[in-house]
Amino acid sequence: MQKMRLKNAEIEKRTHLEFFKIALSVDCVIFCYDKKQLKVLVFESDFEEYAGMWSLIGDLVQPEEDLEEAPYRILRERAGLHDVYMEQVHTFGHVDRHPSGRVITTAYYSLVDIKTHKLPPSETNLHWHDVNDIHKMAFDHKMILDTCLKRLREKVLEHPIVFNLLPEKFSLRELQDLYEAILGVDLDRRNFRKRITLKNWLVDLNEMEEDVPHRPGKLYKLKNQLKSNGKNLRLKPQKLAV
Amino acid sequence: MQKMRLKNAEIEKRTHLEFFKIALSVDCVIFCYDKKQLKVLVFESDFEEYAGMWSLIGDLVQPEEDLEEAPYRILRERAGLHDVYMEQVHTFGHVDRHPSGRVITTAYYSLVDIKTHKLPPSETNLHWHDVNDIHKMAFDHKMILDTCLKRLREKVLEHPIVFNLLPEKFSLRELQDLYEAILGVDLDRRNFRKRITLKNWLVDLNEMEEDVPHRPGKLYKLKNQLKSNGKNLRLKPQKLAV
DNA sequence: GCACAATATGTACTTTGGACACATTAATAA
DNA sequence: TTATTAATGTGTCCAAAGTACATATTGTGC
Repeated sequence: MQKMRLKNAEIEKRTHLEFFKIALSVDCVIFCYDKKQLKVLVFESDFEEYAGMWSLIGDLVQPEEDLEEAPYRILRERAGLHDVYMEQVHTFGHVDRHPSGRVITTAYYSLVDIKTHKLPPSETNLHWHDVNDIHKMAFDHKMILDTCLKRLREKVLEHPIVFNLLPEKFSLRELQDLYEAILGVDLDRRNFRKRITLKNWLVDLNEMEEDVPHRPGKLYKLKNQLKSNGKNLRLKPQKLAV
Repeated sequence: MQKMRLKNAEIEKRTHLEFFKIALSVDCVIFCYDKKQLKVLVFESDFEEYAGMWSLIGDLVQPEEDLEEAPYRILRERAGLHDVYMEQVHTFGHVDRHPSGRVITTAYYSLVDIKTHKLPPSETNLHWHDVNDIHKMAFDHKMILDTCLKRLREKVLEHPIVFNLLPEKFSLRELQDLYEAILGVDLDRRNFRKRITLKNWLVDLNEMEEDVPHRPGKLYKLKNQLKSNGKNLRLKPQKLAV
């Protein structure tokens, strides 16, 4: 037992022998909200074993690149996305998860507004896909997607992050539709409005919706001090549940 | 932009060139509860740059070892710990976080009962240290500890995991002391008992404390079906907070 | 047996969440 | 112009959970 243990001091001696042989990648679960559906950005894998299957966007972490920088670079390079909400979720490291060798991957999810963050026209293979209608994926990407979706559902209950999926101005109806799409449940309109009011997240813009085929609703925006980009924002001292 | 991107299909060609040069380690934040303090298992680093500073227990992930297996192996080998609660928290990957090269690390925390999980006498350099009295640590281990502690504090509010830090049988007073130690707050005894009763986590053993220098309290244990070892256990359909 | 210290329990108030009904507004069609 | 329609906007009642707070009880130890 003792001989198996690698002391820190021994790492240098064994550099580039058995241990420095792992590749680290980042996979990005990029959510958007469109047509009352929560969608995720995927493309058809060009990897031999998984040709034609949906794949998340990812890349290897560069040798001189901080881990947490990589997902931002990938979003820039692959999807032309800047200034997005981003959160690390989990690292997946089964020995055989990648056919090419030992590639472990750290999963991040991000939230983008499809209206202000248009995909570059050159990237024609990118595709927004309904999260409820995606079953088989390349590699272990389905598990990665499910893990990120689960984390997202937990997070939106207590933190004002869904606004990253909406335009600056939105109606309460749009906000409720979004919550329903993320959580996969129907919410009572009156209670939803009461709770949102109680959370004190929104500013009434005193403007109305336009070009809607029904009575226009009032427009709101997120309070400025609640705007976040992935840093954990604590709204109020957390209740003691125990 | 396009030329910088590494397609999945290209990974093989570049194997062992620029990318498969990273080492992956696991660092374990092992919590226990003793003398009304939340403690973490550390040892004095034998690493040159950090000699004498407190270090978390960790090791490199073996070439043929699943990532999630590594923390269990490390607990077995380094601390003689078996069957412990374990949860992955975060992966730290700053380029210069390790002096020996590109070593990224995935942090796990675990919860052990110090009474049933005794440290092996051979490991004399291991040390249980009060989490509130540990400031400088080797590498980025202080940040890792803080991140795990934050996660623990969030988790115990909704999930019955603190029982992994207690013996099989415990009094409500011990349980409250434990919550106070983890959360760093004082709790009202009457309200605490009410909420714990409401959660319906406990079984009244109809036994009393013994050998206490005051009136003995009743003993309880966790309901069998709530015993967990790191798998996420959902107690009931989560309330919709929005 | 008496003081002490910790256990055990209950009540009133407040806050939050959930079920539910009705009036109002603007677009649209008759 | 008017009636219809479909969505917005608001309020009430009740249940559940959280918080503040007081008193009786039991065993220890002097």
